[in-house]
Amino acid sequence: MGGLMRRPTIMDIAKAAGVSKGAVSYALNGRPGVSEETRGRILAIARDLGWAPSSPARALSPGGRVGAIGLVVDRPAHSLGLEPFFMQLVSGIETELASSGVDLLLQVTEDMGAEIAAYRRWSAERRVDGVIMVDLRVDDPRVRVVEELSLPAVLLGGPEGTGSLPCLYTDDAGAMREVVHYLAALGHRRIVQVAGPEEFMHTRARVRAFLDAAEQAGLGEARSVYADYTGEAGTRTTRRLLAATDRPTALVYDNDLMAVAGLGVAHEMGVDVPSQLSIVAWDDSVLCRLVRPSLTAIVRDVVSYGRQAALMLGAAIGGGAVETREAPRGELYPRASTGPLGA
Amino acid sequence: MGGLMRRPTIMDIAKAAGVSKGAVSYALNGRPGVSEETRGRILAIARDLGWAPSSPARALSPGGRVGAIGLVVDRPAHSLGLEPFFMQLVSGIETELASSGVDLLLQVTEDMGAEIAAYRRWSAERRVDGVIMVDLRVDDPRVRVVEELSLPAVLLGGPEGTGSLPCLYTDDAGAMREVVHYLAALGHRRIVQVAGPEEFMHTRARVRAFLDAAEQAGLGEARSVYADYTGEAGTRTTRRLLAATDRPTALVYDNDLMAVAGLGVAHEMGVDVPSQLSIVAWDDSVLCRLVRPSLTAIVRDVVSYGRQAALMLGAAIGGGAVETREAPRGELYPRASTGPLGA
DNA sequence: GCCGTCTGCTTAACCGGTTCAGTTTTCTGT
DNA sequence: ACAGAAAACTGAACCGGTTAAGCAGACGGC
Repeated sequence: MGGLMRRPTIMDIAKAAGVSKGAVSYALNGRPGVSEETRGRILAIARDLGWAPSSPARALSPGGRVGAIGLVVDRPAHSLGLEPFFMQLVSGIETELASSGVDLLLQVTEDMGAEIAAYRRWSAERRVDGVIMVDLRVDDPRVRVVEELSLPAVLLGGPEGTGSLPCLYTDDAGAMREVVHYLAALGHRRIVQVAGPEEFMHTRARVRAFLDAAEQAGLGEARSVYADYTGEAGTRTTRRLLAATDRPTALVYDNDLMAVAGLGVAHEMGVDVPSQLSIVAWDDSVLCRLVRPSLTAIVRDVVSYGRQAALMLGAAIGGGAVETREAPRGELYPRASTGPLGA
Repeated sequence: MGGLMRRPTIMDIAKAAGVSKGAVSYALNGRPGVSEETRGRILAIARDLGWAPSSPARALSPGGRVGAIGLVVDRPAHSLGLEPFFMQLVSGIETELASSGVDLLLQVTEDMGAEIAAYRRWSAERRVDGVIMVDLRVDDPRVRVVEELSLPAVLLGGPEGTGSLPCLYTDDAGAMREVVHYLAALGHRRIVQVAGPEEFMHTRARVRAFLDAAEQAGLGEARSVYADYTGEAGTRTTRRLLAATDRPTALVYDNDLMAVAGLGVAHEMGVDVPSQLSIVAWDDSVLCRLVRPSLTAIVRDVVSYGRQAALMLGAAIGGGAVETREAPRGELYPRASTGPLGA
């Protein structure tokens, strides 16, 4: 119990076992070059001493990994807390990382310049082995940057505009078609999508699918308006839409936060949900289940999505060629916020 | 342009400048030992080469820092997304870290055993220089562990039961008294607190303050019931409370998530808010502002709270003696969910 | 003219691992 | 019993920084 223990090194193990540093290294890494008997002895000593490899030392060796990956979330801090998507994603990423002892570096930035600076710094300072990037944009400059840095990366989004990077994408168009058909079947004719920021690829995909599906269903007046995912934008946009003379009878929101805000506005303006207005939220969350009426939503398994992404990034870091994959698309979960008009 | 560049090292700079490694190190770290002229030349070369210090190499040096701190969030993944508190905290921590180039490692765990294992691993593998711990518990085993590991740490909570660790705390009792007086002044006599998990220190403090303040205000029937911060618990508890013959006329929830769930239940049971029931949420969030009626809440500047914690941890890592500090307490923001009975 | 000090730099050790090139030991075959 | 190969292990270099110790030359004092 005497004094504060220096953390044990392989040299301590080597001395205790009466062998050289090299032998200990071979033993601990399960590599040939040491007899099974010696290996057993070394492992036992390492366990007794409570040894764990020093991550910096490992990383320093030629070809060494730092054992960490990075995730930058580029959203205004105040709107962030509300998006369960990210925390679930993080949680999914970590369940995958846990088995391999890899850590996650999280950074929250206010703009894409800062996000790119983070990648540059992480790469230059050798702080991560790779990164997961979300919210793929049109002509996304981040793609160029990580390619130039030759920083292993996996993109969430696509599958277009991803350069040489592997990506994990979902069929947002398919899910959106399901939503539109569902609303058309309920008898809605004037439907509007409150979309995310126009520069996001997934916004584009959803908008295109929304308008196409609406046209095919004969819903001539369908249109999309862009917003920025914040509650304020949801409030403002909804107020404007509902104040129009020919107000829509159904609204499809690109995130849960705006949908909840929209529900609040409808309530405030005396528009009953769902008898006078149907509401659909894109990503589901506890939030959608908690508010009254509960919100019909597109449900995705975000946790597996994150896990899958981490798995792909691990492969990319390992040096393998990783191919783009499609994750299961979201499905529509009808709840209390949608229904036929006047019901 | 030719081929992929190896990342530059101080050796490359030394060669280009015609000096030794050591001189370069002195120059780059602003230490004496080189002439101002040489220093300038070395800095210029470093800039041209796009040099950045290798974090693992730095950490390996005797007395070297790894330049990262850790935060473990120990909450079930599905309930997590909804608590803006954590993302705001992270955001605050990072604004402070950004200036010193320190990174944040985030881990989400499902139980405290895993949380403790994370601290042990981080310390053993030298992955962090220190940690910030949240949700201080009664007889918190984590305190012992980080003390034993001599891992620099800052606690959010307390100020009791923190052992030798510095902590950053808020006067929850004061804020709670404000809530009770406010409700009493509105004429409420039967009030109930839907508290967080009993094992949390801040739950204890709030419950004690709630009951004491209620008694002083002559609200004999006040009581607290424990819940676990999830929406489900909020729903279940509220349903039970409102079904009683002498149902409470005001409810104080320990987080925003349960408060929103409670609001939904009231709506469902035909209990009007605020004319028949007043609702107060502890931590404010976009959520409280979005739902209808908007929720009266205790507002704290969580971002500064995180920044302050990061600052203290930086000092602790630097070796200084850091003393426990009090952060500004939360304040009551009345909104639409509270009012006099029958109004 | 000589000693001492200060400046500006170099040399080399060190941090804790990995790995390659040898060297010694053990095993195998005939 | 002995050569040759394979297995077990050692020693040293290396990764990219930091830092203590050493050393050459300039400068000042007396």
